[in-house]
This record gives sequence, C-alpha cells and structure tokens, in this order.
Amino acid sequence: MPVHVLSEGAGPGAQVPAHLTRISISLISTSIDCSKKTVKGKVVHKGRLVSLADDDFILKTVIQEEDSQPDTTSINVVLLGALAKDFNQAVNQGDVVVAAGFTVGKSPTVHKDKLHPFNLLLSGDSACIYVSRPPPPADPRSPLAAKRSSTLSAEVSRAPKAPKYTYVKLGDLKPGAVVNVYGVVVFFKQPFKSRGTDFCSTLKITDPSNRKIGCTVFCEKLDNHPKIFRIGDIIRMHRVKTQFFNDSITLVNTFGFSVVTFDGTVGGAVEPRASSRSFHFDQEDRRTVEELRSWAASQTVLPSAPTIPLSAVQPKAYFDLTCQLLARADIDCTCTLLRVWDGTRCPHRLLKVIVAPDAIEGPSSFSTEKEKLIANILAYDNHVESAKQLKIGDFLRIYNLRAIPGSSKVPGLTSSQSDQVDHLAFHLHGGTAYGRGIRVLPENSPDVQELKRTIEGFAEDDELNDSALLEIWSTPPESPSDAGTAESSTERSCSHDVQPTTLSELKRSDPGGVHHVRVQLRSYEPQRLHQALKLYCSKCTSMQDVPDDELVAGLFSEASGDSGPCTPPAWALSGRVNIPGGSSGSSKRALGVHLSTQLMSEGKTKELIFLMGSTLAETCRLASGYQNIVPVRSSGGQLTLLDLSAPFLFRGRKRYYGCRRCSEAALREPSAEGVELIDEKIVAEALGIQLLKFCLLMKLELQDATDTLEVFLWRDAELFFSVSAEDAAANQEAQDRIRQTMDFLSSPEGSTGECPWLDVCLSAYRAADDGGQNRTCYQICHTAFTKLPSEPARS
DNA sequence: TTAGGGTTTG
Repeated sequence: MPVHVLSEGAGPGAQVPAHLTRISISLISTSIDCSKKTVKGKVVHKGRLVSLADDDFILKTVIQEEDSQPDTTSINVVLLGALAKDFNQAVNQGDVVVAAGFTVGKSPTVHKDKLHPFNLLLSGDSACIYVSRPPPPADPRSPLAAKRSSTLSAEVSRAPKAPKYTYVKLGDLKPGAVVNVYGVVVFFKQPFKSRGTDFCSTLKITDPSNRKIGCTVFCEKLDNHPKIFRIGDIIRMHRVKTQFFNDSITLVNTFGFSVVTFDGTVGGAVEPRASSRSFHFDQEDRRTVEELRSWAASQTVLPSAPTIPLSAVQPKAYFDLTCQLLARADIDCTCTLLRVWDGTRCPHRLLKVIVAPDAIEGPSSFSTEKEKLIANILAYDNHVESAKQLKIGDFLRIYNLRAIPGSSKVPGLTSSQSDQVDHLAFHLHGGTAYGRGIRVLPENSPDVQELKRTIEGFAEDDELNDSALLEIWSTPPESPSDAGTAESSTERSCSHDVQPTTLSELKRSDPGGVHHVRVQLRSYEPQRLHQALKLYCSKCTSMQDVPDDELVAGLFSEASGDSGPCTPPAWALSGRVNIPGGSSGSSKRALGVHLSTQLMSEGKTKELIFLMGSTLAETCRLASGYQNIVPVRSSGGQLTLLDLSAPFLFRGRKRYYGCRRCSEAALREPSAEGVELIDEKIVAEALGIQLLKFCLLMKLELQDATDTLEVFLWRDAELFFSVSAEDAAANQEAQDRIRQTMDFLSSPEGSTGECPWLDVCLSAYRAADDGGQNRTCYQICHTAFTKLPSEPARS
C-alpha cells in the first residue's frame, strides 16, 4: 500500500478504497474502532517537519471539518515516519485531506489549544493520506491553471518503502531525545491503573552495554502495553523519549510509540508480540532478537525467572506460577479465591478454602483425583479487580505468588474452618511490588503449550470433568456370560504393556490405570442414537444435549417477531434475498440479509451472509446456496446474534453452536484477508464465540464370563466408529454407520449364536456422581471397531 | 497527568 496517494480533480473521495467509511471528526474517540474509518478535513495549520532520528520524522497538523463549527471539529493530526516527510512536501495549508489507517489518542494539548479532546496518530504501513486541492480556475488557458494541473494531474504516489529504523544502544542514550531501542527485560510490572487516566507499565531493560534503563509506558488501553510474560523477554520500543530522573536516564513513551516483544529463549521461534495494529518487522529485527537472546543467555547477572510447577513449590518461597483457572469465588471485597491447576501435584498439604457452591464461578467440585492437583490462591486488594476480568479456562501466569506454611486465617470464614495448621496457602499480596500481578497467557505461547501437554497427560488416566458424564445417566444391574476365543470385532491401538484381565479381576483392582479386557456388548444407551450426540466445550469442559429442531425453530420464530427498525453495523451492506419455494405452491418471500462490505469487495459475496427474519426451515433451504449463514435478529434497534441456544452458523447441512458460558458473542465483521476458506472457526473467532465441539457419548454394558461392567464411550468414540461426531450430526451415512455397528455388536453372530467378542482398552478413573459420592468409572479408549456385517475385516 | 521497582500483611 502506498504511503500516501495525492491526486487532483474528482475530489478526495475518488481514490479512497470503498471499504473505508467516513466518520465525522466530532465522533472521534478512543472507544470507536477506527480501523476502517476515514476522516476528511481542510488543513488549517501545518506544523514544521521535525527530525526524530535518521530517517524518522514527526509533523503535526490541524484539520477542520468543512461546513461545521470550528470549536468542535478541528482535530490535531500527528504524522510519523516517511508519511510525515511526504506530507510536508506534498500538502499545503488549505488542502482538503482524507486520513485513513489512523489510531486515536488523547490530545495532550486540549487545555491549551481548546481543540478536539482526541488526536489522530498516523504511523506505520496502514496509515495513509489522500489529498486534493480546490479546483483550478475555470479558464483552462490560464497559465497558472495549466501549470497546476500539469504538476498535479500525475498521481503522486510512493512505492511502499520500508521505514528504516535505527536503534540506540542503551549505553549511548542522551537526555532530551526521541529514540528507538531494543533491550532485554530484567524487571517488569503488569500494567496497573495510574492516578491519572492511563494504565502504567514500568519495566527495566538492559543490553550488551550493560546499562540498566528504567522505562515507563502510559497508555489508556491495555492492548497497547508491552506484552511481557517473563524476565528475559526481548523488547523493542519505537519513539520513546529520554529524560533524567534520579541521576539516570529513563525512557517514557511518546507520540507514535509502538512496542513489540519476543520470547527470550535461545533457539525459540521469533514471534513478534505486537501491541499495535501494524508494525514493522524484518530479517534485521530477527537477527537483533537472536543476538540479544544469545547475549542474555551468557549473562549470569540476569535474574532467572522463578517459574516453577506446583510440584516444586517450597514453603515460604515467592514464585511465578503458570496455570489454568478452573473456578473462582469472591471471599470478600478485598479477597478473591482462584482455583487453579498446572497438572502437577504439590507434595505439601494444601489449604482448603470452604466456599458456598453458589458463590463459585465454574464447577463447584471436581473428582477426588483432580482435587488433589488444585491449588487455592487468595488474591488480595488490587488483584481482586484483575481477577474479575479472568475467564474460567484461561491460562494464567501469576507473578510473585507466596507459599505460606502454617495456620492461615481466611477472611470471611469462621476460624474452625480456616485453622489448618501445616497447610500451604498461596497468597497474591496486594500491590504491584516485585511485579505482583496476574496475566492471561495466549494459547499459542510455548508455556501454555507445555502446560496443556502436562494437563492432558493427567487427563489420560483421570479423564473429563466427570460429573458432566455422570449427570447424564444413573446406574443399572449386572449378570454373567461365557468366555470365548473367537475373532475380535475391534482392535486396540494403544501401546500399554498390560495383560488382558477379566471383568471381575478388574473390579477388584485398585482404582485408576488402564486395563485390557475381552468382552461382549450386553446393552447400550441411548437406544435412540441421535441422543448420543452431545455438544462439548473444551474450555469449560461442560457438555450439553444438542437442541432439538422444535426448540431451535421456536428461537427462530421468536427472533423474527421483533421486526422493529434496526441499524446494521457500519461494515454491513443490506439487501434482500428470495427464499426458494419449498413444496410447490408455497409462497415465495424475501428476507433481509446483511453482507460484509469487505468480503463483497473481495468477490466473496456468497461465502457469508447474515440472515434476518427467517424460519429454521427457510434457513436450511438457503444453506444450500450460501456457504455460511449466520442468523441475526433485531434487538432494541440493533442487529445482534440469536440466543446461543440456536446454531450461530449454518454451513450446508452442518450447524454449529457456541458455549453460552465461554462466548463473548457480538456481531463483528469477519476478516477473511488471506483466508482460503471461510469456515466455522473463522466465523466463531470473529463473533467472539467459543465453538462447541460435537461429540458422541454412550454408555455400554459389557460382559464376560466373570462379570458385567458399565463403561462410557466418549473420548475415543469417533475412533471406535470411524465417524466424526460432526458428520454424525449432519449426514445419514455417518449415522447409519453407527447404527450398523451397534446392531452388529448386539446381535448373535453366525453359527455360534453369541454376540461378537471385542478386545477393548479401558481407562479407569474416579469421579463424583450427582450426590457428590466418588466412584470408579471406566471409559473405552484407543479401540476401533474393525468389522461390519457387509464388509470383510478392516484394519 | 499518571510513575519513577525492591528490603514483601491477610
């Protein structure tokens, strides 16, 4: 994209890309998403071009919306980098310009200049200025007009030029300059609310010059703060100013500030963690990061990050914990309980905190085995507020956590409950000293990936948030049968080194572990196989039934009832679509649709529509012609999504649902830039929906000569049937396959007159039932059905 | 404007 385009004649609107919409200057504020907005105004003041560093410039200008009152509609515009230089050369006072790709900041000069309380910052690749001048005089023979048009009719545009940033070594910093720097983080605090209007990050960095420099970042939005996860991270800051404080140089962010951080591990991926929409990153940056990593690794002076698992916690120690949030409860206004785990078991007895089940957000209890791994953390004072922002299932790093041995009084509880001598309590004390705080780690971070592997390792033997499974069925009877040596209709794919056992032996063995058995199917539930389909949330581990058509049709009909006037979002284009007739003679009708302007401009009109006022049946009919249909409704004059009990997306015959607990659903324009295929994941992400996964859940009663046993078929049900649950939800062929398999397994086979034999791997685990009683549960794992009546053995 | 680490409450 050109840094800027200047053109004469038809007016600035002519070259502005169609997907951008103009916004009035009076509406500019930091709460508006300006990524696809433009602002148009006349240049009423053009400041001097100021050089910040080699090839880096800043220029301030004031533009005024024409035909409106000047006091509310003049706004400061700050241009940075090459754009500032080009603007200086090409734009004159009196020109009308259109600005795009800007961000909005608070104007620090509002009290002085009495202009707009916010300003526009134009920096980076996405920033752009379009300009035109007043039309030339009417007489084309006028020498002046001829001259003007000849110089300006040619489009003045610049090829994209990568800005060349120069970085000052920390040892070379001088006061009173604006600079770009790289450094290794040796101390940091999570952003905290300052006494002013911004959040404040404080950190200290160093580099091979061995100078340690304190830095302060003030930004109103948390997103714009540096994303530092641990000491040793690499940080790059653009446009920070140096100032003297306490006899040393410090750095503070200034106009056009941007920051990118990187993991500091030698050999790790160089993934920029940006805090702005656009940022520059090239091979030279990669080299710099790698050099700083190697240098830092050789420095013993750098404090090592005390991140340790629960299994290694020492009493009295302060440490950082990487964990997953399982549940939360407010103890009182100065203390919040966070229940977390990291998949490892702390060798010390842990403090139990008793909280009323209705005060707990998230599951109120877990299986006995899982409970042993859960740490109760008491977060105090300022951390109560940040704990409120966390979502159950989030991956966290908690900084400067204290493991306190001995008796602890828990606020809000009676002393008899809280007096637990020799139990380890985890406290996150109030304040931000020592970097105390909580940070949500992104799912793609290497630490979270590792944490997930640890948690999954545990889940292998102690599967599921088991109450979800047990809530669905109660317990029935048992009886014996004969053993057999016939061919097996299933095959185990696990590599467990265990000897096959009988069901009666298995029932006598210790709880937990894996078992191999040779069994027959005695009965199964549900008999109506569509009831085996469930929706599972991998974030909060809840499971629910798939809503039936009657319920969904009701939601559609209720949604179409609100036919009041409704404002579509600015990015949407509205139109009508004809519903293809169903049975012959049914009347055709047209329904309201909204399309993404962005997708239309990319020629992807049919790939995603937002459909309003349709019935369930009509939506299904339209789904044959459009790849993705998102049903929407009018609510309070706004266009919104339907209740999440209904599918949020129709893709052909498939319907997708979102988790009501974990989604933060809102109607937003999906970004399909560079996306080959718009699928459920893209749509769910854009709409803030936590996608529910279809799964199959059955309870089987198995038997051998010695006993019977109830087991679940869940985690590996898709492997067992060689069918995806998603397909089973949408197509008859997949459903038939499950039906045929179950029929085959439960009917007498050939001359032997007995049911087929199955070699099965069973995983045993403890789980709490409805009454809170713990019992051992079994689940079929790593086992696939290999033979259908109509076909020879499959492998 | 704001903060400017830190000798760690429950």
